[in-house]
Amino acid sequence: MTEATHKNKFRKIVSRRDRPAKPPLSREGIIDTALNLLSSGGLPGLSLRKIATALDTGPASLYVYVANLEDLYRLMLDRALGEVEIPEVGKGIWRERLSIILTSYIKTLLSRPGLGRLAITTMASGPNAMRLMEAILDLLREGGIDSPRLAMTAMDTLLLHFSAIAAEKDSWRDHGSPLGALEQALKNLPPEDYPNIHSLSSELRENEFNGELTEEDSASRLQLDVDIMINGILNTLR
Amino acid sequence: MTEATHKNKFRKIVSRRDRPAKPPLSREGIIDTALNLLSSGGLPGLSLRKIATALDTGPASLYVYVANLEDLYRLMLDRALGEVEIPEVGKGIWRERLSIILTSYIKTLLSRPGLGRLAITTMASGPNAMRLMEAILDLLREGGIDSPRLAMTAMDTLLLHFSAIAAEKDSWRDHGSPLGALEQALKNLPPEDYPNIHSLSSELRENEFNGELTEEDSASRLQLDVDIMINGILNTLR
DNA sequence: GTTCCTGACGAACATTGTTCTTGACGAACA
DNA sequence: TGTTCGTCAAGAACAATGTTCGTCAGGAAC
Repeated sequence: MTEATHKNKFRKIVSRRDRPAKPPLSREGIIDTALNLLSSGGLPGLSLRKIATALDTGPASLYVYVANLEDLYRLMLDRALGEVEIPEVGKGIWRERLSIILTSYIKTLLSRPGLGRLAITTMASGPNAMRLMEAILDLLREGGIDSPRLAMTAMDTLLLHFSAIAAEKDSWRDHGSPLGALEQALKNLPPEDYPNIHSLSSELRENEFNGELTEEDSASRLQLDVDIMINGILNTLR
Repeated sequence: MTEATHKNKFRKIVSRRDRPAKPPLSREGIIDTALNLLSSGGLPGLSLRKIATALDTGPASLYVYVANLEDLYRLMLDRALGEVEIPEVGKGIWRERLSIILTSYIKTLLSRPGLGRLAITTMASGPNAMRLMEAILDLLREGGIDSPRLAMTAMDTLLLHFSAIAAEKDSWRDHGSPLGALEQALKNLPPEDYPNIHSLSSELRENEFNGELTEEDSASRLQLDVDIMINGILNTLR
């Protein structure tokens, strides 16, 4: 028995004693711990090696269950999309049902840092993403968008837009609020060449806008975005 | 004179003979070559070290003019935004002017691969970005969005949305068309659980949709997106 | 009881961004 | 003219990344 063998057996026993609940390895387990790491550290805190370390193994072991880092991204996103609330068909007004889906969609993307950026860069093609698309297409048809081609356009626009909002807020989490950078930029620039931005900036400073937005502000802004998109689609495509 | 000194002098002379037109080093030059690399290789083909190699120097030398890779990203984005066409004030209908700006904005982002993703992840705060925001705010005010707060919301929504479209097309450039992945996903999934997607997919296959979109298809789709957004904003915020 | 295949993993490789330190060159000054 | 000094270029190094290769144990199948 070589020394390496000995070391290996010893390691295995120790690790299993440390974490007896952990399954040896599985695709689901990898996705789970990856999402956990995403919750705690965001997208910059996520890497194949950290996932492997959290699973008490090496990076190469993951490639049995996952083709790629991007493949893993897709799986993570689709897994997360399973949390999106989809009202049952025919219950209530179609527009409110669509609003519920979209609100739940963006809230899901915002539930973990980095998910928004994931939704923008990788496109989900798993079963949960399909169910989401299917539901939206159905509601749009019910809302009067008869042409399937236009319905697809509308659905694409909707999902893209709210993914983008989530991705933008993700950026804010990493690089700080945009207002701060905007103020900074305004200070270093000729102030009177940009009257609209300037007045807007000072008007924002006069109000209670010192720093963060309140919860209800954020909610009403979200509802505003939902209304903008649905109204735009209805008034243009129908 | 040591050998190292000799080697250095020799190297410098050779490099200057090879590329006599290149300035020694400058922030503008760095941005230029970075944008050139972006044009040829996209965002994955861009790295500090490749930029340095293209400038015939080492990676450390760039840090004199650029604080960060992200700083460089911001500079690149703002430089690119200088190409956005902004019609002069008071000329023609405001809505058409806004449409021109938005169309030019997305065309600029699409002119080089990777710019779309840049526009989503980093927020531009340079002079060109400010000029763009200023123009949009002005047009929205002219269009009847009186409250500066709502105007900011609308501007943010507009820029975000078209950045997202560009970012999505960037993704397509890297990972192939979305329809292909969608077809693939449909094949591996229960076909009758998703009637809308299925009928849409087959309807798309029946038409001339075998692969790429034509130029005019893409243009009309873009115009559709512009109309959706402006209509949505007008019908919701005004 | 032997064979073979799958899954785990150590090691290594090619890149990446960033920092440290040294060194040269030119301007300013004595 | 000779010295000093500050700025910029650049080599080397570091930590961390994704991915691949070869090996090897362990169990299933014959």
